[in-house]
Amino acid sequence: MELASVYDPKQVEEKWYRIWEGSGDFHADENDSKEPYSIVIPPPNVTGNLHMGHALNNTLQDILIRWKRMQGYSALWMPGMDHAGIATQNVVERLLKEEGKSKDDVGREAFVKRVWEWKEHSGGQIQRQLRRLGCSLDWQRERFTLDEGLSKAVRNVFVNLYRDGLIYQGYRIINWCPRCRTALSDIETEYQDLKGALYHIHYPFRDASGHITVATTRPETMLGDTAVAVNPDDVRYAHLVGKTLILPLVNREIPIIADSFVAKEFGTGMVKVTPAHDPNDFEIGKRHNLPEINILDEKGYINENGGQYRGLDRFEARKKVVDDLTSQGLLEKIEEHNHAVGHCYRCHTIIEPYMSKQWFVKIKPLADEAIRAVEDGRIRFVPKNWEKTYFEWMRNIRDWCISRQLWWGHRIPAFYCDACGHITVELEDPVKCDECGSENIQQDSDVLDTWFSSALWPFSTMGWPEETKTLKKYYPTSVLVTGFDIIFFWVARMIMMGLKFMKDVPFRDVYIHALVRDEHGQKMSKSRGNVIDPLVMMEEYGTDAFRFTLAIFAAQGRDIILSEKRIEGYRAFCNKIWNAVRFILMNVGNDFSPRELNIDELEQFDRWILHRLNDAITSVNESLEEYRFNDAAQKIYEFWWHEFCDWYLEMVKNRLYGESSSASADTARQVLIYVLKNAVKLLHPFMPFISEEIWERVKQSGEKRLILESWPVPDSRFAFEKEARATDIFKEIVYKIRNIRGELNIPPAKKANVVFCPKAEYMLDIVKKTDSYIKAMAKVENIIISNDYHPAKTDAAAVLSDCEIYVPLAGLIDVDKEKERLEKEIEKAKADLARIRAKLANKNFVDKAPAEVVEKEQARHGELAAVLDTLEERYGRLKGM
RNA sequence: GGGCGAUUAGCUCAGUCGGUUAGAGCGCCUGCCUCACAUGCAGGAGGUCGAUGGUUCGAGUCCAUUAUCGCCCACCA
Repeated sequence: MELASVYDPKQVEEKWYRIWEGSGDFHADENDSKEPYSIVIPPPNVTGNLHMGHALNNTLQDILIRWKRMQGYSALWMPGMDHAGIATQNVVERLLKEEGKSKDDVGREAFVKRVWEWKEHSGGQIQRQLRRLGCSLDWQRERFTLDEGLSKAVRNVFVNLYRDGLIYQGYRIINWCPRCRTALSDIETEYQDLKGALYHIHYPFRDASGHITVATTRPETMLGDTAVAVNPDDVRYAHLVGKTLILPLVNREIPIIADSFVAKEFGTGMVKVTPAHDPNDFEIGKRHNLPEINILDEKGYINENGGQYRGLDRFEARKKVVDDLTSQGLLEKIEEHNHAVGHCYRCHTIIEPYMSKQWFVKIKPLADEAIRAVEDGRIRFVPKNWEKTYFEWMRNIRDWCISRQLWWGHRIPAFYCDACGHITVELEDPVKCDECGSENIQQDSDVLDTWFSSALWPFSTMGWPEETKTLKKYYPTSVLVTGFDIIFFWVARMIMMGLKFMKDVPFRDVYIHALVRDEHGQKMSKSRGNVIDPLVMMEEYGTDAFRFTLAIFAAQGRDIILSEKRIEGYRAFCNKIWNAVRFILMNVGNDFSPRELNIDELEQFDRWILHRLNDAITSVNESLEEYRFNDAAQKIYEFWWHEFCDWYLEMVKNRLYGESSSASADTARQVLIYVLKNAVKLLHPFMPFISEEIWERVKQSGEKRLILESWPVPDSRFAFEKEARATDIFKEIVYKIRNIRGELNIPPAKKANVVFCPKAEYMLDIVKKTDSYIKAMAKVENIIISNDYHPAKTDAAAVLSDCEIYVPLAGLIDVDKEKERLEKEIEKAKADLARIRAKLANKNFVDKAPAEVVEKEQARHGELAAVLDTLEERYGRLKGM
């Protein structure tokens, strides 16, 4: 039973996690009869390391799961990882590079094998880190987006969408990363404002009658120009439409056309049109039947269509084009120009709009249903304002480019026939063409966007397309907990896919929490020097303190700047709890046996703390129901420290240190243990380790591990309003006396005498009943209760409604200090009184405010006036001294 | 160009349905190693809630305007 006086997390955390996991405490059983509660983890990348964002995200989920598990739900938290196509491929490519090889050197098959090897050995560190964080994930069910079952789900979804005409192949402009050499979807392109230039270039007329001027930010693309466009309403240029220009450097004849896309105000009002390298120009080209000339290869070098520039990198080409134009006198000017430039979200290379054949999901029909699901409340966003963001995107959504020119991922299950060109898409790999029967068929070499498989996560992890018991019991999941940064990438797509394939939403609630920017975070952390590594924090302060800090921070807006000081503060909280337990165990003794509490045996302070415990339970439940993690954590902190420790443990010392075999002491021990056990339960979802360790020491035989124990329920027998109010007055009395002691610098060793002049029966009652506690807690020697007392000038005084308190301090009192103290109190009382008077003098207030509010103010006025009178009387006596 | 958010104590942040005296942690000041805890105890200082106007008996809270900062989205070359 001996406990160290300082709590050491290292000794308990690893131990308990091992026990929980080893005992199957995290496992949810689809065969049980309990109500389901389920969450799927946002699968971290297999390349990932636990950063602050993960820590927050998973702490919150663990709090919910542990809470619901204790409430008796069949609580499933599904673990797993994402294969993270581009990110992972990049990691292994980098490794190869260190060996002086490229992926093309080793070939596709060997490369993919290599990635799997990497995954087995170096990947998935985050699983260990999630264990370190205490996450009660059902590891037996762990999934990986590329494992067999999930691949089957992906195949099934692809085939069905294809058959429904919702997946198609198209030749169009997409976002191309020349470094990753793959297409990206629109949302995988991150725009950054860059300082660029607007180049004004002369394009001469064929008939040598002069030139026009176009403005462009990417001069090298002129190699692919096939027209120049003006706005049809632009009177300046109307007469030029239809004329022919000679494209400089290339000497191609191109027409001047009119298209309403062109903005008259911008640049010169004339736009060079490059259909193969700009999405807008592509559209213009379609409208005017312009040729599409692709001038780049997949690495971003100029191709054979670029004539003399062939083989140059796109940026070298830009330089050379500009130089050549300059030397030919065709460059009018270069203006500074800031514009948003797309970058690859994985390698941050500048994206090139690029023509290519890709696979797309026709998204509108899926999006419409997904919009409805949120509109009609089948899915609820918390906080609600995120719904607006969701709608905004969904209503303007464009088809989703799902093919990637990568090797790591789900291979697209489309087979091309060499003979007839037909595409065969089947659930199983076909051996011959559907159309002509030819056996010369080749599978598409591309893989699917990583987010395609994560879109299926809520049901693919549960065994879909099989009709499993797991699906039946746990789908739809109860809540999705995530950051707002992946609402488009992931949340929206899960909703669409869930509705399409499960005919039901994937989750009821979407809780969007604050965002902690990660290691790349130039945006926030690094530049401000605020990078905090969660693993270092757990090592330094313990996981429980760290988790508690995250929970209490969870209310704030978008960015979290975690202060280490704060974590340190909650480590102190752990220690406080630990020592409270030490105190209780020391005093309860080894032969203690708990029993039912009997209402009649409960004394005032017992009733008070039990009443407060009821409040705490109710409040924590209400807060968690609404995902107000910070309020719940705050309440727990308050209750433990400022109610249980600060007051109840102190109150109870009189009884424990007195006649230890008395009935009163026995009751105190029973209440201590009762409250402790419930308070530890409340703590568990937030601080799983220390709470389990404490529980181990207070639980009875027959009681389970805390993680599996029952969640506290408020006990209606403990609704002790009257005792709670009386205790508040008691606390105020103690506080007033301590205030006198503190302000007048009366040393703790110096015990004082106190005289009470209670002006009402209830007050007399309280003072009488609690006098021994007042003595102990305010360090008072003797208490005199008398209404005939005539205070001496050298008495310090405190006044509360219906009671005056005097502390005779002959010889000790510092008159100036006491005057100062009284002045302060008088000033405050006066200010309050003035405010209330003004209110009550306002006829409108008295007439219109609810009677209840008015009465309150009137009562308060009466009390304050009496208090002020007494204070001023005291002050007047002192004045002469 | 649209949309969203923030602005409250020295610092980092809470503040629900508008209702007595606006809270916490850290930091600061004073006094305490009191037999659970100095990672502690007791007491204290510190805020005209970004600005202006409005609604209301009453505004940190609701509305409008505005300033500063931040984020997301967007095809003006």
